[in-house]
Amino acid sequence: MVAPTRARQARSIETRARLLAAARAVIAEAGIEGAAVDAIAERAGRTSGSLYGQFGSKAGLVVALLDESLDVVAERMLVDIEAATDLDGRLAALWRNFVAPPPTAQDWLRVEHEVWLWATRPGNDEVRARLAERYRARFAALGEALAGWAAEGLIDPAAPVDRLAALVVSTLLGLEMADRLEPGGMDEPTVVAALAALLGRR
Amino acid sequence: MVAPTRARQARSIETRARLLAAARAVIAEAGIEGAAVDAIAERAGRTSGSLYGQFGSKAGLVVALLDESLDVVAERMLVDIEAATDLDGRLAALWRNFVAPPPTAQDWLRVEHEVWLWATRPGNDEVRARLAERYRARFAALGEALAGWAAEGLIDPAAPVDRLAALVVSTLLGLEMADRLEPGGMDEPTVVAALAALLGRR
DNA sequence: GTCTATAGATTGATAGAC
DNA sequence: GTCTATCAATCTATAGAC
Repeated sequence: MVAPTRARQARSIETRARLLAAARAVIAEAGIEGAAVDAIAERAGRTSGSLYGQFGSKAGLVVALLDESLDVVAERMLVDIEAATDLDGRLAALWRNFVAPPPTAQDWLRVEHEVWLWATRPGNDEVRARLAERYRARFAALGEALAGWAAEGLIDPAAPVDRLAALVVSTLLGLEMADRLEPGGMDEPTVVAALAALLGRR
Repeated sequence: MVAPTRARQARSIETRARLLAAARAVIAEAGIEGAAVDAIAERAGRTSGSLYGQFGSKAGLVVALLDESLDVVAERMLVDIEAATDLDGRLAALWRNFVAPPPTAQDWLRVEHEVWLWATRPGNDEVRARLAERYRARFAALGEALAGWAAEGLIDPAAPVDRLAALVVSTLLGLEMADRLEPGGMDEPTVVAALAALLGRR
C-alpha cells in the first residue's frame, strides 16, 4: 500500500512545521531555557512524544529552528534590499521589516537573538561552530549585495564587504534590543542614518 | 552589645557581595533561566537560604545584579573614554575593555546582554521599565561625554547626542555577540572604524 | 542572617501501545 | 510517527532551628 504511507508522510511533515512554528512563538516569549517542551508541543496541537520523534531532543529542535530561521531572515533581508530603489529606502525597509511590526509578531529576529546568545554559551561549542559557519555564508551573500551598492556608487565602504555585512547584522540586532527595551525609542531616521554612516554613504 | 551586631552586618554585606559575584559568573555561563539558585549559592560559599534572605527571590537577585552591572559598565566606559587622547584611542579602549579579554572573564557585558534579553520578555514589564529608566540615565551621561567630543571638534554627530549614545551602546552589544560567535572575527580596526563612522568622524 | 531539610511543582526524556 | 503514561532529576521557594 502506498496511499497510507503518503498520508503518514504528509502528516509528519505538517507536524514538523507546526512544532517549529510553535517553538518559535514560545521561545520568543519565554526564551530557550524557559520554553518547556510540553508547552511547545501543546501549542502545536501535538504531544511531547512527537517532538522527540521528530527532533530527538530539545536541543535538536532548537538547532532545526536555527537553520530555518537563519534562511528566512537572510532571504527577507535580500528581498528588502533589492526591492527599494535608493539607499535610504533600502535601509529603512531592512529596519522596518524586522523590528517595527509587533502586531503580526515578527518573532524571527528575536528568536535569532535568543539562539545566538544560547549558542555562544560555554558547552554549546558544536552549535556555535554550526551557527558561525552558517553566518559566514549569510554574510558572504549579503556582502555581495553590498558590493553591488558600491558598484552603483551608492556607498563607499571602509571595510571589506563581507565584514561590513557582519557589522550591519550585528548592529541591527543591537538596535532591535534598544527598540524593544523602549518601544519607539529608536526612530527610523536615526537608524537609517546610522546604517548609512556605517556603510560609508557617498 | 554592639560589636556582634557589627560583625553580623559585615558578614551580611560580604554575603551580598559574594552572591552577586557568583550570580554574575553562573549567569554568564548558563544564562538566567539556566542559573540555578543552588548553583549560585554554592559558588558563593553560602546556601540558597541566604540568597532568599538577601534578595527575596531569584528575580530580586537578578534585578540587583542588573543595577550593579549597569553602574560598573557605565563607569568603565566613561573612564576609558576620558583616558585616551585621540578619537581612535578612545574607541579602541571602549571595545578592548569589554570584549577582548576572556581569560580574566569580563563577564559584565555578557551579563548585561542576558539581562537585557530577559527584561524585554513579555511579563517582565516592571523590570523592563526599570532597565529602560536606568539606561536613559546612562545614555544621558555618555551623551554628555560625546557632546564634549563634538565641542573638541573630534566628531560631527548627525543625531542628538543622547540618542547617539544609545546607538553606540547597542552597536557594542551587537558587536560583542559577533565576536563571541567567532572569536577574533571582529578585529579592532574594523570596530573602531565603524564606531567612528557612527559618530561622524571629522 | 544563615543554615538544614523539605515541600511542591516542573522539567527533559523514555517505554510501550497503536 | 504519534500518543499515553510515567520516571527521575531538577527547580524555586518555604519552615523552623540557631
